[in-house]
Amino acid sequence: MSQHRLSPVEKMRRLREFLRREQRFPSHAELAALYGYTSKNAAARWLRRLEQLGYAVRGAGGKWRQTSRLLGRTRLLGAVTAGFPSPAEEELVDTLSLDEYLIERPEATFMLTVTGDSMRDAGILPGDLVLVERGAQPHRNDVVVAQVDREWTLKYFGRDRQGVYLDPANPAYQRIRPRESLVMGGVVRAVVRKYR
Amino acid sequence: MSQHRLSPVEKMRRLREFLRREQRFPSHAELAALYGYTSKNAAARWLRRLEQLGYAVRGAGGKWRQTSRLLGRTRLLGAVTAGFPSPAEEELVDTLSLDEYLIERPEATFMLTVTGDSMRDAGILPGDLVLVERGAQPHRNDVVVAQVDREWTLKYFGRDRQGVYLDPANPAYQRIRPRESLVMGGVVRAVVRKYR
DNA sequence: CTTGCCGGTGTCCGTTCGTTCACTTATAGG
DNA sequence: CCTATAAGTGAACGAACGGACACCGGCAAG
Repeated sequence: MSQHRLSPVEKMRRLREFLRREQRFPSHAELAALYGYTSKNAAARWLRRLEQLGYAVRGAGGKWRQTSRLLGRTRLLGAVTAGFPSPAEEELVDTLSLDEYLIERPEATFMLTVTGDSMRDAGILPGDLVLVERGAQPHRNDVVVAQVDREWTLKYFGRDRQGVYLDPANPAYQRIRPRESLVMGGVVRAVVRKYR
Repeated sequence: MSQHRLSPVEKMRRLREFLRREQRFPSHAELAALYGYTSKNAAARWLRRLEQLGYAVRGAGGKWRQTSRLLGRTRLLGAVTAGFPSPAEEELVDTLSLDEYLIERPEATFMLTVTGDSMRDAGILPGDLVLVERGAQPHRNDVVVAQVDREWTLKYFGRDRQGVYLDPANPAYQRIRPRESLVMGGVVRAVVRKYR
């Protein structure tokens, strides 16, 4: 029987395509079909290679699972000044999942839509989304979501001898020193803005 | 035999936990174990319910796949002013995958790190990440990545009788009118900033 | 009280799964 | 050219899988 060889790059491309389409790992048989193999064994060997290379791991029950290097939706590049990669390079670049990158504690993280421009100079504009982690201890200059006088706002967090204060990032607003108790909603871990 | 009932909320919680941990859909047997059932059939019935409710769909080969309502890593909330939900509400709120939300064409999307402050007033700061879609047609006031005089920059895109121009979002910089050809890297679809 | 339905149990069956083994073919190095 | 190694073939195996079936308990409506 004649054999069939695919370049590693092409194999990765087809696997990524499958993962994006089906959002699950292919079975041995499916992977074989994907690569044009007639034997499941060849697919199984390729999986073991992927494991060695850190592109796949085994979860509970010994089932395969992709790593974010493989599944991530975007290719990670350097600075703008570096320019763009050639098509040949592209396939080899690692990918990244924004979810995994931005969210460390999914069970405690919420998304809020920003209203108001009090954090304008910090690059947080009305309509932006902020990822807020609840229950985290805020540090100086963290952006926090806090309730002051029954209203929720975004501010820089600070603390000095007189106690806690909240700073806006916009000269049109002033520092706030909460008189009574300060209700802390959480710490802003990331800002996301989508155009269009 | 005594029967076993779990609230729908608890079922969803356990399923989400499994998905986060294993990044795949449980088999009927695994789902039964997760819910304390002794029969696979009860699990299969629950899956059909999930399908009706739009939390799961079937992919190629009839295999189950989660929707982003189920898998997404963050809970989606309203404006900051709306406050925070009570723990009871939280379990019922839809979740969102940032990857799916931000990236429409994964195969054409790249991530770049921003250097320079020429887009400061647009809330794009040094160190931010921008998601760039290659090959898209830019419209007026889109933020684009372009090569001017051998250097890559982020600018607002514009066009008038004299041709194409690029505007910064910072009074310290000036409008650029490319003399020769303009190399367009892509259109910025989203901005992401991670703290810490 | 009776009836119907929903949601669980228990069992079964044909298919697919992952894994292993012996064998064969392609490729690169000496 | 010969040889070692990597990679694909083909067949076999038990285990797990999805799906189907009959059955039954709890509960609410009539």
